[in-house]
Amino acid sequence: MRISELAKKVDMSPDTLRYYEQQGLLQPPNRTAAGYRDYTHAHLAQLNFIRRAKDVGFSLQEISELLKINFEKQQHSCHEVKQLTLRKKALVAERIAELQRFYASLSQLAEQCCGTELPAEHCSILTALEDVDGLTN
Amino acid sequence: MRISELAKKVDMSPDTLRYYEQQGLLQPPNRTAAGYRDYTHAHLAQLNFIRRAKDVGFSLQEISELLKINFEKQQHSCHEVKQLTLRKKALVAERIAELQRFYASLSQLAEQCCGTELPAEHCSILTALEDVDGLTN
DNA sequence: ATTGACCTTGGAGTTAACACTAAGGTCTAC
DNA sequence: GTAGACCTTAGTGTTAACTCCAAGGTCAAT
Repeated sequence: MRISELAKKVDMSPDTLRYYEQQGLLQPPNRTAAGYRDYTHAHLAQLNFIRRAKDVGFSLQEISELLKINFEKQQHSCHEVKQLTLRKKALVAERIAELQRFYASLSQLAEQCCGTELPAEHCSILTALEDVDGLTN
Repeated sequence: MRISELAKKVDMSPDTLRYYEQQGLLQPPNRTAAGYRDYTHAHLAQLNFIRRAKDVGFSLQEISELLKINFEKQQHSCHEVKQLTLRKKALVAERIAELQRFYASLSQLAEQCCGTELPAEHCSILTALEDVDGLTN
């Protein structure tokens, strides 16, 4: 299978596949006589693994670890995999909490603002950002 | 006020202040005879504005727009400021939703995994990432 | 034999928000 | 007058995950 064929199957660009290979996420395929990459079904499976892991929120770094574990399953434990997943979950939770604080502050700002076409001279949003006590934390 | 003094007051690094100036977020201050930046109280106020806007989740880009509006308040309307805020709020909401999808998937994966020290040969997380029907979407 | 679609590599560019470095000038205190 | 803490600029490095480009080789069809 040539690179663009595989790329189409997984809805990625050929550039991305070469990038993954360079990053050690995708096994280097055999080459044809002309030097073209020749992919197999195993590469398709690996890319699907990567795509699903991405869909779940793992970074390429983390996916790399998962792939390594998956490659040598007997050397690693379920515990290890679960820990990786739980750590990621905790990170995601933190980020969500931070964004929710942003969201609450933005809501508060927007609510207080009249939003009319009047000049922004006394706009409550701007004064909130200017004043020391403008925002409730 | 010298740069490190101001930096300390707003808990940023001198590098950051120079960066903000270069990015047009901070008014270039007067210079002393020796070429040192000489900040005023107005700069302190501006940096506090920036810091509060950051705390609310605005990017430097967005803060730059807010500062411009704030600088020429009569040329802009409350509506404009509120729209900026609402657009940001919508972006934050989108990102939160995405992360919540990640969170749900990760929770599901972690729950299904035994997490023991047994070899990961049949780890439910790995199989979920491998198999087509491993994840509930 | 030539067109056009593919493939190769290496390297640069993108975005955000700084951090760090080098090489040098200045200021203050002892 | 000198040590040490400060300041200056310009430029490079960082992280993530690609994306784009140039210059060239290959392949199938006409």
